[in-house]
Amino acid sequence: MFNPLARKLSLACDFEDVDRQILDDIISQSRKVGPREDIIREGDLPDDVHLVIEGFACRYKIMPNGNRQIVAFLVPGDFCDLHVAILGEMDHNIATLTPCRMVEIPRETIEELTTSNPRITRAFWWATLVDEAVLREWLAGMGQRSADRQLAHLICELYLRLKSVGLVNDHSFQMPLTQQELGDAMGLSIVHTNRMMTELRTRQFVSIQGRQIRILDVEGLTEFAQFNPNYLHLKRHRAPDEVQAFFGD
Amino acid sequence: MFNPLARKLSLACDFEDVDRQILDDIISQSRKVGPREDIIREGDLPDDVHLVIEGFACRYKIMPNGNRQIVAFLVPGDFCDLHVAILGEMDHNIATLTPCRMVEIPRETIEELTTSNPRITRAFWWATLVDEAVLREWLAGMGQRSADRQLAHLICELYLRLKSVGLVNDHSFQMPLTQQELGDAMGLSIVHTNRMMTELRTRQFVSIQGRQIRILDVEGLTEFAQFNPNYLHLKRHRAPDEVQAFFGD
DNA sequence: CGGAAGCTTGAAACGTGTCAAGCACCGTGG
DNA sequence: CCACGGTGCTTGACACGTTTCAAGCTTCCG
Repeated sequence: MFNPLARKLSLACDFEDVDRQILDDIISQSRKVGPREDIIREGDLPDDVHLVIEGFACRYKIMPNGNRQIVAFLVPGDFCDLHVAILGEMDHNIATLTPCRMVEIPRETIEELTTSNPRITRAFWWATLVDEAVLREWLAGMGQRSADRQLAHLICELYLRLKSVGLVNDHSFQMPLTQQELGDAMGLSIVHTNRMMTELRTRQFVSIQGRQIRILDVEGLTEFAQFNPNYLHLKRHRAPDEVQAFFGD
Repeated sequence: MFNPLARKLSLACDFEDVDRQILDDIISQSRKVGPREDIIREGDLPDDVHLVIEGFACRYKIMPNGNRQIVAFLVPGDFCDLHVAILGEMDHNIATLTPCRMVEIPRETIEELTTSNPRITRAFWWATLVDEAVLREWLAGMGQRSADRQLAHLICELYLRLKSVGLVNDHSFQMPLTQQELGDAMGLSIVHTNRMMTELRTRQFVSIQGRQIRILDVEGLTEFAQFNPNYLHLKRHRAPDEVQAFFGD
């Protein structure tokens, strides 16, 4: 069984067989959700915790002028709202972008787990803290990187995150995001996003066929994007010269 | 004793006397740190957890071109690195901006606490999740708000966060940040930051004497900034029409 | 009193947004 | 089978917000 959750969390923790069984049980019952459907809205107090198994979703905020800012992409293995119970209300929305398969985990299941299994508890918190680290990196990028580098950086990030759950083959992966959605994530207009995408293709960093993107020049793209994967915390205690090792297939 | 930590966390949890005693013990031993000193650097694995008791600090990243992006302001009651143990290395830096008083809590103390006291554990995680919510709001603002609104929004946020630890008097508080530092937080040049600040004063939203800022028109500033305090999670289950109640002194 | 740090202002350059139009692709229905 | 409409992509021209460069000013403190 394809279990992106277990695969992702294995990066943070050394699980035992019991743990893997628990993680397999969690994802055993999933439901299909169509594209562009809201899963959770601002102000909600969801009863279940949602987990993406297949497809792309996002966190977003709607501004008073109607603009949308995407503040996170959610890919297979990512939780949507693991710890909202602690905060109370949702302060943002979550929606699918593509058709998705999602798991709904009753809050009680999570609570039982976190009182009984310290390894899984730690892994869940690790995932939450990585989400926060990604936000910091996006913030830094939005403040300091030019539009072309920002787009390159986003592609590098998706590449590694999808690779860590086994969804990359030969430097190529599904990136089913419209340019509108990419722009909403970077705070750029769709027109400018298009020009930046064209630039990355012209420079031969990437090629695109349909919704599939292939990274033609990993080293070039990484350098251009000023991409340092340390913030993804995919391995513990990384040395700078190990960076390249990540990108091998 | 002035305990900004206990004051802030009280917003999230109903503490008992034992808990308050623990929180008082934690901050009993603090040390002075000068302005503009690095506390923790990217790549570090800190042994202690740091907590701000007095003064302003920040999280920041340095970009390859030498630019700095501030990704969070840390004010009294804020933890610097509560959960880095779970992630491994620091992926950003932390530095004081003004002279500060800080507490260094041995990691073991935190670990003991989180295995023995569920209320304080919950409160600590609440603080971490609020940090994440603030990041999302900053990201949305940087992507979608004009420079003047962004600055107004930041002032509203600092106003409420400082108010929640008792550091606001009569709509007036210490904001000892240079325009360079404000600009680094918003991704704006110092020149433009200056112009936006001038604009807010011209519009009679705020007045500034030295490092003290006074909000002259709370309602006007809030509306101009498109500020909705829900993301700070200062109270549980807020209704939209309670927003204004926050701003009364 | 002098120097450093921070604040303020002007003018020009540049990156990104906006508006507008046309193209390519794809699934649907006649 | 083709016409059609919708959605997403592409390109051009111009407007606008923000940056950069440069200079002068104010405040504070040794």
